[in-house]
Amino acid sequence: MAHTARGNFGTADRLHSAAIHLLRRLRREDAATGLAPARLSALSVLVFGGPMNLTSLAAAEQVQAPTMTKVVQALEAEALVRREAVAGDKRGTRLVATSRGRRIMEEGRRRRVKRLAAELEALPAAERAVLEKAAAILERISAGRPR
Amino acid sequence: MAHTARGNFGTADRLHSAAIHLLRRLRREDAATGLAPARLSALSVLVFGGPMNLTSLAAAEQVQAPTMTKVVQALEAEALVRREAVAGDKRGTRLVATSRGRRIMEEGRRRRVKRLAAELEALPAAERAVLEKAAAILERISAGRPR
DNA sequence: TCTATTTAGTTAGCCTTACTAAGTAGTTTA
DNA sequence: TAAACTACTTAGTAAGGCTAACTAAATAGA
Repeated sequence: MAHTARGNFGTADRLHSAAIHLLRRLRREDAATGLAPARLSALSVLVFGGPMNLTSLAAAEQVQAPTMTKVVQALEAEALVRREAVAGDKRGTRLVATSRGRRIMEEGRRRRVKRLAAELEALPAAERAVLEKAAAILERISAGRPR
Repeated sequence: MAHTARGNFGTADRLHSAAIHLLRRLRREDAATGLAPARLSALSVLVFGGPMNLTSLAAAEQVQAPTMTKVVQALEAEALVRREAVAGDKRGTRLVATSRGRRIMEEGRRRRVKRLAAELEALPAAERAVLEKAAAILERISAGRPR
């Protein structure tokens, strides 16, 4: 029991470090998008999560609404996002990635993924299989604890 | 061959998403440290990577030296980091986490890890074992491609 | 119905964190 | 010993975070 708990802490700790180091490395590919980090991240939520209002986008990004107002204004100015009226509620806006926004986002993601894929290429098949399974498990956990 | 490459892209993509979602969730624990993100991150490098000079710390954090100057000044003002002279080179400083800095950092990491460990608790042992192996593989890749 | 509350978003003002350019001071090299 | 390089700081700007306070619209309640 104590043993199990200790084991989980060790695994959690290593997983935590591994995720930090992995993303820190891949993040360097983002400079090529020409977009600042917060804008890139917000855009990715719109591209991969679909259109949503400003409040939801702020929640997804774990920032306050005024912060997201500015980020969205910048994305609009670059024609990466547009606003649409919400039928039946004149307060809200529906934020939609433009085709230009989707293209830039997808190219950015491709760069990150390409780099990681190249790293995986060097691994034995059995290890790649372990990583594949791990990704599936982690996504299942995340899906169960949204936000 | 085409198949292998495609498989790696898929795995890379899922791993990438999994890491993003995992860290996004855990990051929320950091508010409890009372430290701004850049400061917390720089401090963690000093605590877990040991004393180093400002240039190395900036490189580890992927920022320019002037950025790190300000972060370190803030950490010094809060008595989380202190500077020591470098023997034989009067230009450099050796940055060392204070005991207060170490304590705050370790508590913060404990909070993150505790949360993740609790999530792992719900998994079957076989899945925890997969995650453990995955963490080890990823850390090995990172170690081979430092920074 | 009409008033009160809640919800969606913006504006204003502040701090933090990033950058580049340019400077100081110390060290190394030709 | 002059030139080049290294370590770091200062100055100025932009981006991205916050809270407080606001407008406007929708909803709930008396």
